[in-house]
This record gives sequence, structure tokens and C-alpha cells, in this order.
Amino acid sequence: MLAAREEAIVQNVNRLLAEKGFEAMTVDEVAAAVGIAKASLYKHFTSKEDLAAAAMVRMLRRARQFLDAVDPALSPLDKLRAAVRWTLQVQLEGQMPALPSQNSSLRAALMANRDYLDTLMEISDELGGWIEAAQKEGSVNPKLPALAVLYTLYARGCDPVLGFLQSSGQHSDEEIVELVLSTCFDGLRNR
Amino acid sequence: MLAAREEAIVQNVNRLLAEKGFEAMTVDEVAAAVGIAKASLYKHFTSKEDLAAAAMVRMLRRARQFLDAVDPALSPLDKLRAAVRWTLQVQLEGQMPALPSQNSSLRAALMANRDYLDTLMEISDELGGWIEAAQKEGSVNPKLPALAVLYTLYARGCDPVLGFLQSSGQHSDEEIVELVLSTCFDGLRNR
DNA sequence: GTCTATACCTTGATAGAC
DNA sequence: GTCTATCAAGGTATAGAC
Repeated sequence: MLAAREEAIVQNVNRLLAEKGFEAMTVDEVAAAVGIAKASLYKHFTSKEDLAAAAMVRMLRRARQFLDAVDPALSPLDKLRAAVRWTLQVQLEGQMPALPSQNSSLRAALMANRDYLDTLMEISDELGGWIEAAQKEGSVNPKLPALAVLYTLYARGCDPVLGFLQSSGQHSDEEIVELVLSTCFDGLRNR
Repeated sequence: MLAAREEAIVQNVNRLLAEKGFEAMTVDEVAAAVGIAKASLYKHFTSKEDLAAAAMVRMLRRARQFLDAVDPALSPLDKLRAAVRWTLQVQLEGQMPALPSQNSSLRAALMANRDYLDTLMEISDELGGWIEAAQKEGSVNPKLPALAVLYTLYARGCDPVLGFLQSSGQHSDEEIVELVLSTCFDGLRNR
């Protein structure tokens, strides 16, 4: 079954991207992890960038699914909190693909990928609506530009603090999630 | 002059690390930027990792210098704010070397580099003292583990939000610094 | 569509003359 | 210590048989 094989490929790419990042991940590794020859990979995906883009699209779709399933009865602030919590948990599970934030061949490929851009836009719209509502009701600081809030939320998806705290060995995953949620929404200053 | 040449090398490495990261930076580029042959580089530094480590040590020393010069009359909270502000400014100037947070050959080299570890420890001690004082006086949330606060501060040095906001083109560098400082210390929630 | 084998290139690092 | 020239390894991608 073609779809099942491709899902297995993308799943492994996803994991490897989370583990080592785009540049350190090799196509040989992916092929070995899936258990097929490298040349077979290239029958499904035309390039390494294409592989990574597929993994990113898969993750974005999962994110969108989660957002769509968030309890509409929650306050806008709690919806945002739920979104960030989900992101942090995915990252702690080693399932959040890490891509270079700097310019690279991958960024060009992503910017040319309609699936990626569309899903990213949908997510941004949904989060943007929540942000606007939260600022209107005064639960999120209205002085912050909505775009800055959005970027700050996205950045939690690749926050190195999670890995640092995890390797310190002093906190459970649940504690780490709550700590980062707290610093994200409440800040370091005392309230 | 040997020292001057090595300073020129490390300066270029620093800039290239900030631009493209460790993996995307090539030794050929460094040699070209400095204006010497690649083989000559290897007379000064024994490996690419060694080059990057030297750049990191240089940046850590600059950070330590800055911390030592912070006005002792400031409150502990304002000292921490000054430290983060400095980090953000360096990053916006494209001078903050970006290293892979994931495991790699570079991490091993850094962990074997006494200069790096010593300076990092000194900085952490200085910041740690300020954090403790700030928590004691109640200006920083005392419920947060000091280590989590420290990591959160460090993480601002590679915060992708800066680059996102910069490329949005809607804010000056000064505004971006104040925005990120605000989200870091005050959080997204309204106060 | 899977495989083996390989082309082609880039990269980190070195040899050896000066 | 600088250069030119080169090596060895490992990477992406492809050819071509089945």
C-alpha cells in the first residue's frame, strides 16, 4: 500500500528531524529507518527538502486538528494556553520537527509548498482570532502587537528550555510543561 | 601579528555562525572571509569545532565583561533585564553565534573546552546570584526554580521571535527589544 | 517500485614546497 | 605560517536491471 509506506517514511523523517535537525539528518538514515533502499525513497519524494516539507505539513495538520478540537467553551486565553501546552508536549515527546530558522534550502522549499503555506495560514488565522479576542477581553496584554504574540507562541515549539530542563533531570515532563507555560504567559516577574 | 590575525578569524567565524549556524558554515567560507588559505586556518585552529568554540568563548567573555560593568546600584531585577537586553541587541546586530541545541560534534567539543565551561560557569554564577536576590525580594516569581529562570534568560539569546519580527518589517530594532523584554519578564497575560 | 551500484559534488582536513 | 594541490569521507541524487 503506497499511502501506508509513505506515512511510515514521513513518520520516521518527523522523528529524525526532531532528534537531529534538518542538516544533520541524512537520507541514508531515513532509508535505513524505514527499511527500504535509498533509491526507493526518491521514488516517493523528489528531494531531502521534499521529505522534510512532508513531515512539516503532517505536523501542521496535526496541530490544526488539535486546534479544531479545542473546547469552544474555553476562554480565549485558555484556548491559547491549550495550544501551547500541546506544542510543548509534542516537543517533549521528541515529535516536533526542528528546522533551521535561518535561511537555507529548506526554507525556500517550504515557501514554495502550497500545502505548508495554506495550513500554516489556517493555524495562524485560528490562533490570531483567539489572540484578538483575548486582547479585547483584557486577558492578554492589549499593548502587544498581535503578531508578536503569535510569534511568541510559535517559538515555544522550538524552545531549548525544554531540553535543558529535561537534561537537568530535576523535573518531570509535566512539571516542565507547567513551568514553561508559566514563564510564557505569566512572565518571570512576580505577580 | 599572530594575535591580530586570530582575532580576525574568530570575528569572521562569529559573524558566520550568527548568519548560518554551525553546520551551514563551511571552513572554505571562513578562509575566504578572512582572506587566507584554508590550510593556514588549520595552523591556528585544529578543527571546525575548535573554530566555533573560540567564537563562543569570545562571546561569553564579552558577556561576562558586560555583566561585570552593570551598575551595582540597580535592583536585581533591573540587572537581569539589562543582561537580557544586551543579549537581544547582540542578536539583532547579527553577532550572536547560533549553535545547534541538539547533540552534535560541536557540543562534545564545547564540553571538553575548559575556557568555555569556566566562563559559562562564571556567567551562570553571576546571573544566579541576581536571580536568587530578585526572588528573595519578591521581584521575580519565587515559585520558579532558579535554574528554570536561568535557562529562560539564556534562551532569549537564540529566540527566533527576533528574526520573525525583524522580517515582518513593522518594528524598529529598539521596539523589538522592548517587546521581547516585555514578553519575557511580564508574560503574555495582562497585568 | 524495489533493489544494487555508482556518478557527482562538497566538505573537513592534510601534504609538502617555499 | 603561507600557499597550491590533493586526499578521504560522506552526502544527495540517479542509472538501470528486475
